Formats: sequence, C-alpha cells, structure tokens
Amino acid sequence: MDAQDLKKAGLAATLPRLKILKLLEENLQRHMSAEDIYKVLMNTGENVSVATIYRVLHQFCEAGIVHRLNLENGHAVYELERGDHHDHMCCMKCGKISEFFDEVIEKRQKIIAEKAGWAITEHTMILFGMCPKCQ
Amino acid sequence: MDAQDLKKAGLAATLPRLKILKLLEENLQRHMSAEDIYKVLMNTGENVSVATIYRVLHQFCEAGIVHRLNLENGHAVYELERGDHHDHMCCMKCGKISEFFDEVIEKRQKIIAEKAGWAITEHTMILFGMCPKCQ
DNA sequence: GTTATTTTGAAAATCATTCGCATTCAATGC
DNA sequence: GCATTGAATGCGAATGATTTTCAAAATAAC
Repeated sequence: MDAQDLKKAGLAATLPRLKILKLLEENLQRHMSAEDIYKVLMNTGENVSVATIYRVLHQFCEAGIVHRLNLENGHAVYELERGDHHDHMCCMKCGKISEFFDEVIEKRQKIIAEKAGWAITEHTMILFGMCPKCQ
Repeated sequence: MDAQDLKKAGLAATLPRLKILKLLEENLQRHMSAEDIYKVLMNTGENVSVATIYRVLHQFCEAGIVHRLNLENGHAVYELERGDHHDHMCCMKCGKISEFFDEVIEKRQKIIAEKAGWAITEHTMILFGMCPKCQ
C-alpha cells in the first residue's frame, strides 16, 4: 500500500493519508480506533488533526482499503483490508481481538438468508468472552 | 412482566419503568431505540424524560429484562428479553430487523472458541443486506 | 402518616464524530 | 522547475447520542 495504491483508489497521496496508512500497516495492534491512531501520531510528532483521521478512515473504508468493525460499546476500530473476510473474538477483560474464519458458518448464513428471502451483502459476528490469558 | 417482576429484579415499580416496560411488551416494533421509545411515549402523552429512558433501559439490561443490540451505525436498539437467544438480519434500506436461530452455527462457534482457548459468554451476529420487500 | 431512600426531570456536561471555512497542499500544465 | 487550481487539511465550532448533576418528587420503610 503506497502512493500508487491511493491514486488507484482515486485518492491523492497526501501526507496525512500516507501517515495513517503506514501506521495501519505497521500493525502495532491490528485493530485501532480513530483516537488510538490520533494518539500514536501525536506521540510520534506526526501532527494530523482528528477531523482528518476520521475523514481519511471514512474514505479508506469507501475505497475498500480498510475495514471498520463496530464493537459492542458502540465504538469502532479499523483494520487494513487484506481481502480475506474473517470474524472476530473480543476479550471483555483486556480488549484483545482475535480473528477467525469458518467455512461452515459462512455457508449456514447463506442458507438461512436464502430461506428467509433476504439478500445479504455482509455481516458482523463477534464472540465475546475471555481470551486464554485473561481466564 | 409487571410490578412484581421489577421488584424481583431489585427495581422499584415506578411509573416510568412500568410505562417503558409496557411499551416494549406492546411490541409495536420489537426493536426500538431509546429515541423511538421517547417519541412514542411523548405522542401518547406519557411524559418520561430522555434521561430516564436511558437510565431505565440500562437498568433493564443489567437486570436481564431487555437486550441491547448494537447496529452497524453505532446506534443501539432494545428488545424484551425472552430467554431465547437469537441472531439478527438487518435491512440496510428500510431498517427492518428479523430474528433467526441456527443450531449449527451456535455449535461451530463453541468449537472454534474452544480450539482457540477462549471462553465465550456471548456473541453478536448480524447479517446485513436487503429484506424481501426492499430488493 | 412521617421520615429516609430512591428515582425522576431538566438542563448542563461529555464523548465521539462531523462540519464550515480559511489556509495549505498536491497534481497538472506550462 | 514553477504557477495554477481544485482538492485536502487544520482548527474550532456544531452535532447527536448518551450521561451526569442536583433539586424536586415519588416510593419504600418504619
């Protein structure tokens, strides 16, 4: 993901956008909230305004560059889109987020929706509980 | 669900609480946001302040009387808890919410969590798309 | 009934997010 | 390279949903 990719997505390769992209790729934590991103950038001396972070994350979502995940508390975290769909497990104690993918579940979802006459385009599934370390 | 049930849950049977409970039971729509509830009550001449609605819904959640569902947009809707776990399909056009339950998916979730060493206590799964009418 | 406790309403406070607008930047043509 | 121009940014103000504060009102306890 670099300036070229941004342009392909119809987005000018501006400094703020590149900084945010780089941060997401560095992968410190795979799932970061807008505020997380803001704080990290601030601490690195990379000044990007909050407004811009929200704007850019929104554009990245639209462009399919990042994926937005809505947690239970109504807060959102963002992860780089890798083209691999997956679902999440979220630790209610430490906040850790793990990913998983299950073919069986995906298939069942399709069947269920079909039977009910719905046309599903996406879904969220988050399992909440305790990660191995926190139990 | 009546005054007795509220008391069992450790909640005094106050007028606002009874009104909100009644409204949720009347089941006009099974899933209502705090604001929906506020508006309906206002229109019925049942004045209950927004603050109280939020407070009461929160208490009801704690007490296991209602269940809170976080939609994609970060908004929450509430439904009376019936003791039957189920998941949701949400229409991105008209907002309709349907419920479903699938044994196979539930089992797979357990297996996946177990393998990964997680102790899952709950989950959310929402399928997004178009309901039969909106397609 | 009277008092102690809880709950409520109204308005102010908060939090995350978005907007408006003047300024700055990046892409394009020269 | 350098000027032009439309797009992108920063700032602070605005928004919308939710929460808090606190005095007044309702409920429970005696």
